[in-house]
Amino acid sequence: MIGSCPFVYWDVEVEWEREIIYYIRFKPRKTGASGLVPLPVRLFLAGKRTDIQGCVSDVLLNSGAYAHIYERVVSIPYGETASYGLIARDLATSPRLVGLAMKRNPTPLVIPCHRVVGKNGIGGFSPDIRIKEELLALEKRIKKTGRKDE
DNA sequence: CAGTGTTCAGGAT
DNA sequence: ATCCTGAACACTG
Repeated sequence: MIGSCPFVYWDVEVEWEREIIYYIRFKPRKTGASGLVPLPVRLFLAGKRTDIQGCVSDVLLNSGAYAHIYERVVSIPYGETASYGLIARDLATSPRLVGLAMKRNPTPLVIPCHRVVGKNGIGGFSPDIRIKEELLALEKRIKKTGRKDE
């Protein structure tokens, strides 16, 4: 199945099968059509603290050179962050490879690459750094109050 | 080989 | 304090 729903200035396009999400990408808003994505994604983007990690595809976690990196990133709790360098040290790899793995991440949100930041600075995010800023701000807000506003 | 969503040390302003 | 470099990192196309 494939569908999309809006988030701030973008459309979030999701590709999934049963409970598992295989692909997510952000595109400039065009349609504005909503609702055609799995419920956890809708809730998450609406600012609800939900277990979106349950939708992760296990082939990403079990195969390929980035598997252990993705596995580590999935374990970062809601509202918290870890640096490229910290993750690299944990896994005995290099910070640049962590960055590369994040750039190639097929399922942002599910594998929360927005929670991986630079040691001093936010780091990168494609296609638009503002997406990362919005997501981090959102999680920070919810983490504190448990609600979307205030 | 060049390139990557980094990080660190060293040195100059 | 900030602003350059340059190099090492592990892996990919």
